[in-house]
Amino acid sequence: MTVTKFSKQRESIKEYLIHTKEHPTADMVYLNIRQKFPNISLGTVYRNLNFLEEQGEIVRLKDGIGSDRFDGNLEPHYHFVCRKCKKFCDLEMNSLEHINTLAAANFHGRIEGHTTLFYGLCEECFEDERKK
Amino acid sequence: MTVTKFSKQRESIKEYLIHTKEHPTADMVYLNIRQKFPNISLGTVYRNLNFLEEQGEIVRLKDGIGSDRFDGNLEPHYHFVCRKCKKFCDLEMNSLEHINTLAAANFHGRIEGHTTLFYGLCEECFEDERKK
DNA sequence: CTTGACAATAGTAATGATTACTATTATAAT
DNA sequence: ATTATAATAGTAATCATTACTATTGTCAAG
Repeated sequence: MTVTKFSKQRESIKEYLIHTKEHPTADMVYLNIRQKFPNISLGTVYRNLNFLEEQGEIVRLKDGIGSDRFDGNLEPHYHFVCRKCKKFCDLEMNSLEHINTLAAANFHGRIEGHTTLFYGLCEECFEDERKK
Repeated sequence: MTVTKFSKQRESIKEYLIHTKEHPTADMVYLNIRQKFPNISLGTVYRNLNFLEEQGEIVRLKDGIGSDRFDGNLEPHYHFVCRKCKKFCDLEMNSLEHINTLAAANFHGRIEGHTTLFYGLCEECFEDERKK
């Protein structure tokens, strides 16, 4: 069993993810942390994002388009991506735990969870659409 | 408006996707079609998969791990991926249309749909787990 | 049945996201 | 202070996918 040693880069990444609400990609994390650690390597960012995810300290999200996104908010919640401007944001809604039961009904293994991403038009793009 | 011309490569890809149940990746499609067209290019496979998806003749699926997968089954249905052996398969369950309404409740844009992927242990991996 | 326009292809180069590698630096226990 | 080794910076490599280009295939018109 290997010991985890402290690193200020990792602390900084964790800190950033806990406070931001922008669901950054690895590259966005890199650009942000570079303000404080101009020499940080993109590899270091990726390694730490993977590490923190394994430790359950952050969550990895898929936006279904490009890069993975990361979230320091561990409260289970759902996300939305705009099909037009690609904006990615939280949704205020209750848990959908019950759909696991629906999925398990005719399934012979074990359903442990699900990932769901909602899509459509964000408020701004929806307005733009109406104006036309 | 450009005219779509017939191509036997494209017909073969469509044919394959309609009949298989293995939710193949682009590379799996490539390997399969090569049996019939040994000179087909991987670029041709990708171009046609994108084209057929645009035409709504096939569906693109994300398994959340590696490559995209493709399905010739246009009936809306849900999928499952095993976290251990990575097997990807269909689930027999009803539509979850109602969760769009739940998501839209406190949202100010327009929810048009959702993508959901269930995960857990497939039948085989679940059995293996119990034996230990 | 030719011919000609141009869609589609094969083959290869390029891109973007991510991971792997390696020599150096930082951490923390003794 | 010394030392073992985890973590880093910087760079190379990988993987999935897209872009590019010269050649071939399709098909409508003469």
